[in-house]
Amino acid sequence: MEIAGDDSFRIRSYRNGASTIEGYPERIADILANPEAKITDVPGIGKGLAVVLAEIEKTGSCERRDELLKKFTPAALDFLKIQGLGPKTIATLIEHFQITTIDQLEQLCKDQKLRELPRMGAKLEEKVLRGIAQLREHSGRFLLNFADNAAREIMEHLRALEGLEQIAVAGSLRRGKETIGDVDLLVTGPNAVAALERVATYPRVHEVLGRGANKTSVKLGREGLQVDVRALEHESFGAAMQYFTGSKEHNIALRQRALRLGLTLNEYGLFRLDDNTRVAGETEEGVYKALGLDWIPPELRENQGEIELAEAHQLPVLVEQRDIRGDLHMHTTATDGRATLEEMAEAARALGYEYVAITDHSKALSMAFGLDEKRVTDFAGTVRKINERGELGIRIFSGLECDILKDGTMDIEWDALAELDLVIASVHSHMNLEPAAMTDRLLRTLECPQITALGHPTGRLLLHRDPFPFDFDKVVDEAVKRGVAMEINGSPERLDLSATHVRAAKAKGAKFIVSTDAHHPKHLDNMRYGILTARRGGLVAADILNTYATDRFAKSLRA
DNA sequence: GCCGTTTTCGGCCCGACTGTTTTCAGTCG
Repeated sequence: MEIAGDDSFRIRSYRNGASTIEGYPERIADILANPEAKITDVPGIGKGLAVVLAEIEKTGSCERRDELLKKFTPAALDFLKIQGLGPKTIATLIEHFQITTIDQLEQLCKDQKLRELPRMGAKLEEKVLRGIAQLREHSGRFLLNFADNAAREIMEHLRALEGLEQIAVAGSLRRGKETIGDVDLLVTGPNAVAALERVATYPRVHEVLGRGANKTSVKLGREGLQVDVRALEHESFGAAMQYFTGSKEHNIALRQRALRLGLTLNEYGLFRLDDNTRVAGETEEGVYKALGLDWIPPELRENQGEIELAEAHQLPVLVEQRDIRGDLHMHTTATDGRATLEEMAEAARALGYEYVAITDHSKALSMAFGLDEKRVTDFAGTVRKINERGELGIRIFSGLECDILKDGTMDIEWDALAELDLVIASVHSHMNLEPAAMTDRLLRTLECPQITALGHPTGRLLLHRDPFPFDFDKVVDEAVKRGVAMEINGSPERLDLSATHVRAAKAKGAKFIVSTDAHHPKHLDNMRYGILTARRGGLVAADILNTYATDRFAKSLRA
């Protein structure tokens, strides 16, 4: 609709509606099917979208969408993913050159044809070429939560089958990697082979790539995420879990170790080289134990020193989700969140948290109606009253996600920040500074004594935008010196810091917060991805401020 | 296309940057 030049307010209505539905607790199909319920009672859904929703429910698409895809080629949606290329330019390009693929667009840029059109020039051609390269580099991979949800969906489908003992996730999804290429599921039990049949019948399977005696491969949904399901003997389950969880580097190191011990390791078990007798394989623990190792958490299996630690019985006791006592980064309807402070607090309480910090945006994010000094001060006062009355059943910390301006100064005066319990400082603009300038900017930010943590410190958006470059070591050193924590932002689009950065920062003595950046109560569940990232980075509970009990945490803020 | 005690029309979020121009359209967040 943007490419077609539709009314921008109508487009916004569609966006709002989509976003509402995405976070809506009930299934839209159920509401439509229920004669007692009215779909237009869902906020943001009026007469027009009600019709569209009914159409989608019935046919899987709607007329307007089909028309647009016909007129502008389905590839137009891919063009929109190219950074720096927006709907207007795309419309012009399609109109003038009748392009229908990214390859054709690339050729146009290489042939310097874009500059023939008004307001387009060499810079744009270069930008588009860069954007295409980046898109290609990331294509074929999926966000962790997307793969996670797909795996849950398929496992649910398989659970209906009788005679299955285990249905388990292996592969990079089990290791909690930030992006996933394909999903590996392992199935055991007397009826395991039937699971290979059943997965191919799942409605959202678009294509069956292969179906053999041990394995079925399918492509799931329009996005084409590949899911491999393997049927295994009970006695091989542990070995298969080990083998298919990887990483490749970890497995190579393990197999080398096995050989040194006169053993051979494969996906069926651990066997003695001389007489082929089975030493282990039913459980993963058994495999590791027979290799003289403690069981290694999947998140650490990258051959980055974890095998040596396991041998010396010195593996860290990695942080677990139940160690987390509160979520420290979330937004409400005061800015761009979808729920009120009370709703977010209640959702956090329901998760068993002891405390929660509300951190709306600051005024530089005007599109989000960010808070100015007055609203910050008022908010801090409101939270003090809420806590005095204790009515929400959970301790609220007043916070702010304060924008870091281009020169590194804070978007909000220090006096106002001092009214708050905690401040997360984040970069949301000017991400293309030279590395030295970005480093100076962040160092200047750290001079502000009110800052609790640096929010999503590298600014990356997975599959979409690379981290902005700066001297990470220098900034972490300064943060450690000033007692500023680094955020592990658990939003699956970010996972920022990355596990690698976490590891590096921990080595420098950094403290962390793990938070969700939730804009909706259900986003609080993304803590799980933040924790996976923390674990991949080797963190223990003591490294993370929001594992502290309320009083200790509150004290750490004043220190 | 949605919404509403300012209610059935008229408003709906906006500043900054880039690259192209010579005053501004397009993109981003």
